[in-house]
Amino acid sequence: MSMGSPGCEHTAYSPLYISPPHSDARIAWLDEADDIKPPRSLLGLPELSWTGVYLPCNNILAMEENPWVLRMTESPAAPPSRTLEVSQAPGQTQTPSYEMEGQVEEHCLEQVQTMVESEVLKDVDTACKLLNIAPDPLDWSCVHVQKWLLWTEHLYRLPQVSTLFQEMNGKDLCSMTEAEFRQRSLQFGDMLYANLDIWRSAAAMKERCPPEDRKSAADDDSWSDLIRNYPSQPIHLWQFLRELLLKPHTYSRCIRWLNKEKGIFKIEDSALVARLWGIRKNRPAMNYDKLSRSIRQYYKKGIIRKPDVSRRLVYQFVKPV
DNA sequence: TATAAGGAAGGTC
DNA sequence: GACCTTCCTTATA
Repeated sequence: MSMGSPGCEHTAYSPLYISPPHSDARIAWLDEADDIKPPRSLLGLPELSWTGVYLPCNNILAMEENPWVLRMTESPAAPPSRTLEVSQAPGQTQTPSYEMEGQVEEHCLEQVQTMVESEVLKDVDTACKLLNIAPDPLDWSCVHVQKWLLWTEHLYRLPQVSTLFQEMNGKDLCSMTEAEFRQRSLQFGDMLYANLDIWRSAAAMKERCPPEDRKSAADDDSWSDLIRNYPSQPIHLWQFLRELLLKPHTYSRCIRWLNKEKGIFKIEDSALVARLWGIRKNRPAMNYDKLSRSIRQYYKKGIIRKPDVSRRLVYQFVKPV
């Protein structure tokens, strides 16, 4: 892939990779479809041989929404044989020639790359919004570095690694080599280095591509527009909750819609939602008791209320999406 | 024990 | 003043 910074290859720990073809793509998909999760390599587990492109931003496989990727992977694992061309009679149309197949494959790979890059940018954008940090790690303060580390811990279910990088700003972090990351954390140094590399690559991509050229699905969302149009405003709790709800592939384990049309949602993991809110607001002591108090403040303001049939951890936006 | 509801005081912007 | 954050008491499942 061309998106890595010079000299920084995406290792097996990178959340971005294309796995080797599975003997049966459909079976491979079914193997994983019921339990969507970060790459096993990121969790220190052996690779499974499912076919597809993992998009860490949404915890999805590319083929889920892009059937053409599935078509591409359904071709035999072995490269096309040249014997077909040789055995054809002179003057006969070669359909398709090895060269043409190669071009098609190359085109498909380009499409995959473009799609993955787009998803990575969306992922970074979301994280930046939620954490209130700059996309470029070089611009991060010590506090931003800690936020990013806490975020990465949460995203990949790591043990506490943020304490290993205290008093470091973004420049310090970026100046570290992969070996230095491993020195700080033997088990997860590679992963953190690879993830940081992705952020740096994303920042480089952002510089190359003006934001107006990068339209995403979230651009159609009025709530995202609301937040994007007022970047200097501190994010409100209801906006934060909405952002989590709008990323169900990533956050459905901690918060999800029960009835999106009516704006009814359930907090599945109160401690985790509170922790995420605490990271976002830089309030390490945040807990669900305090977060729920803030939610209750919305009752009077008519932003959030309890549904008609009150249930524990279930709330309702007064104005649905 | 965890959650729900709301009062009160204080901090930050 | 708006919007939380923190602490508290009381009630409920």
